[in-house]
Amino acid sequence: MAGAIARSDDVRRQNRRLVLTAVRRRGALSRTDLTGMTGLSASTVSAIVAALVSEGVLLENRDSDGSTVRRGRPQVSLMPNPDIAKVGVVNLSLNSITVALVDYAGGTIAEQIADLPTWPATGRDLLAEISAMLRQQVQSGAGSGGKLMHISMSVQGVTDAAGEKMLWAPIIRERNIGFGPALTRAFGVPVALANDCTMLAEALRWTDPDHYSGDFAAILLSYGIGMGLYLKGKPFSGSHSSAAEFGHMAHIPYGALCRCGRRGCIEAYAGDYAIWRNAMGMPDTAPPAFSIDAKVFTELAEQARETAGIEREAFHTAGRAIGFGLNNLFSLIDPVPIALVGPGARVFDLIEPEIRNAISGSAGWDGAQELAIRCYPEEHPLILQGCAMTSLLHLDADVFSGGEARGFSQTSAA
Amino acid sequence: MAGAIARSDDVRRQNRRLVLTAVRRRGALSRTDLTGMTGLSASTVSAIVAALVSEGVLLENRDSDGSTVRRGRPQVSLMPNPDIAKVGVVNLSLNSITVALVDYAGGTIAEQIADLPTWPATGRDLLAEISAMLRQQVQSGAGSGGKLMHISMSVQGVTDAAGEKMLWAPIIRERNIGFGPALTRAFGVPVALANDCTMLAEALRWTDPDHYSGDFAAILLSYGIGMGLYLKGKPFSGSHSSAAEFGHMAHIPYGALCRCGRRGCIEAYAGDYAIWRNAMGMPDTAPPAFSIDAKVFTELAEQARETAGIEREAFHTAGRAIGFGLNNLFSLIDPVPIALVGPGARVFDLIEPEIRNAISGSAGWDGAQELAIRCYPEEHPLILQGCAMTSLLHLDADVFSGGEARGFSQTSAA
DNA sequence: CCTTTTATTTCGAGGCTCGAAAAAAATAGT
DNA sequence: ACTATTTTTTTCGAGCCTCGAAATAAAAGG
Repeated sequence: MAGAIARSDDVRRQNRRLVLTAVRRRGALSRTDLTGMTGLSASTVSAIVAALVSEGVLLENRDSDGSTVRRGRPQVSLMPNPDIAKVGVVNLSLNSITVALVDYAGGTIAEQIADLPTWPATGRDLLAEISAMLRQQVQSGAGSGGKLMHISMSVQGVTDAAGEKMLWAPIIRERNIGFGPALTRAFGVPVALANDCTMLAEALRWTDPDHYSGDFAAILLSYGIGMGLYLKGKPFSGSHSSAAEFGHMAHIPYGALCRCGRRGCIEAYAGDYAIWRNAMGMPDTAPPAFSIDAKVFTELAEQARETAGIEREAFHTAGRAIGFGLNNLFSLIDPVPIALVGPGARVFDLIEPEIRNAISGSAGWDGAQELAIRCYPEEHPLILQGCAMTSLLHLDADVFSGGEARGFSQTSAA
Repeated sequence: MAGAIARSDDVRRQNRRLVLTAVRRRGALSRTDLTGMTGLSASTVSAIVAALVSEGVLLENRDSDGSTVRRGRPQVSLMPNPDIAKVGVVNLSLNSITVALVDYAGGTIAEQIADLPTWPATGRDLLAEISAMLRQQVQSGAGSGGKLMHISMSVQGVTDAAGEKMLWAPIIRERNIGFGPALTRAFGVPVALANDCTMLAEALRWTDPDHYSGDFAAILLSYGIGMGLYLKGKPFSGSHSSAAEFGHMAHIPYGALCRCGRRGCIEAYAGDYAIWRNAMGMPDTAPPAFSIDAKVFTELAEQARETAGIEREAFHTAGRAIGFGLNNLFSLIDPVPIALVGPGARVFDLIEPEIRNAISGSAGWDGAQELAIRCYPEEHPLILQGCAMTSLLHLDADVFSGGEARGFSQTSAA
């Protein structure tokens, strides 16, 4: 409740942030564009841009493309200086580590994937691998200039609210792995650790801000079932863990056995292993298979599309579980745009009817609200993009806006 | 994404807000106290307080109580000036309207309850009654000085996100009643309409900020089952409706008949009518009774406490439904402090075991987190207090802090 | 080469916070 | 009674920041 006091330089910080955000979003902008876009006066924009350019954060592009055959003094377009900083991007998913290096302008300098079995690995193993990959990319010197200033890492698992530790993940035996502090020690830069679905949401908001703004959810239907939630334009996380464990809401009390050990979770009906288990006619208390081959899954879907049968029924069961989950979600938030991402999005035709069926009648109290569901089959590029944007926006908002992020908004609570 | 630009006077606004909030929370404070409490410099506090006093928002109390037998210039204590403004408080629940008038210092000037059957009433009827009551209180002239400047109204029903309309309520047949705009027209002041559970949460946060800060939920177990949710220190509402319809999450797919017309809702197992229905041995598809007499409910509870039997079982069923609902809530947010309010809190002993049983094992991923549940049998005073605080804090933060609330925090989204 | 047009910078004016110094208002001591 | 001491509050100048108006810069048109 103490709240943050405001000082003169907070004003400057906020307005610098505005300018930086605008330039990142819309690319080449002149000072005049910025004046109109931010609402700041021309003199203020001039002062702020002058500072940013002299600090090397923004770059002036004097000889703009000839398209401007207008009278008068030509505009000087501004853009983020790619060489002022670099950010590291790390994604950890089932049996796969991806590491990339991105410059301040958003360009990918290097990207590398390593396959290794995650389940038997220790946190130390993974950290060694990640550090080696990233260090090599940093030292290769490509995209020279610009120190590494931030790392965003996403994991297929539950992280703590502080963005430091991975509390639990279905892909590895070890728990409570402190990726954040370890990478900070290794590279001497701040690290943001988050659930991969949060990064999905971040990427969607970046690529389609018209559709995904304010409140929306990205649901990853893949090895597990996760959700990234944006509320009031901000990524949502619980008070202790990254939470938003959509896949582990209770669908059927004391129902099917889930990989998490509990019973009746949505994932125990809609996860790939659950669909496979049902399609094979196994009892839903059969221990979950560790991993379902992509080809097997695709064949299952084709079978389900061709003939009515146990396979099709398995997909319907999955759809129903997801639908009821959305129903519960909407009981708390409201219908919001939903993005389905990953392999599950490729079988949307098989699950959509039951999803809509389960939702019908629950869509809020003010009547007709059509539920917007969009599908994105490829989760990987989105996750990486989300990580990159997380880091870059952090640099924009909390570093290059000036000093430590004292933030303009009131602190939430004591 | 446009974001709000910051100007010099935003700094002033924010710091005035800080001062006002501190004085409201801690009562008699001197300028020196404020200096320490807000972190502002003595000179700034002096300037801000001088302005607030000259505007009549704060009152100086020169002759403080003799307890201060200290050396040096005595402190002058400051407090909200009760006569600078008044706020109206309205609560609409089943067959009952409460209207109160509160001064700027938080003192109740008048309070009145009207009993009338709400189900057959129209929105127009209710508005007429409310307006008459409030108008009479305003005109009675008690607590003279200070115009009516804001009205907070809470309803036992679903409201829209804008705080204007009541979309649906179990207590009245009519839908989409625009209480907000109607009262604004009648009294010429802004009106905030909200779900009563949100007001519960607001009141709890006010009375026990140490326990209820950041994230927490207040669940009203009464005629229906509602929830008021605070996330990151701010009241949460959906994007369209007030949402947080805890009672209408799906507990058992296609299960018991709920008053809302759907099936399997938590309320259909844990609402008073549901408990009664189960205790009577009626099928759970029997149409919900409109209203359960408080005495009947109490006797049911006593019976359940005395002997094992169908009554006790009914309460256990209710506990299980609530537990699973909390479970789902925690899947999304995390375990947070929970307040149980209303008649249901009086039978907490009967439902607690099943609640805890349903929750066990779901409490997050980082192990032992004891779930804090506190009970508050009386919902009514809390609701009214929540309304009053909502209005008063609005005046503090958005009116007396200076000009229109341009707000310091970044706007959330486009 | 001068005029028009458009973009950017420069230059007070006015707000705000802050630290230091001054003023105010009480008690303690002689 | 009068001065010294202590604590609170106000006053004042310095240093930021934004803004509007005027000045300057840099192009195309005639």
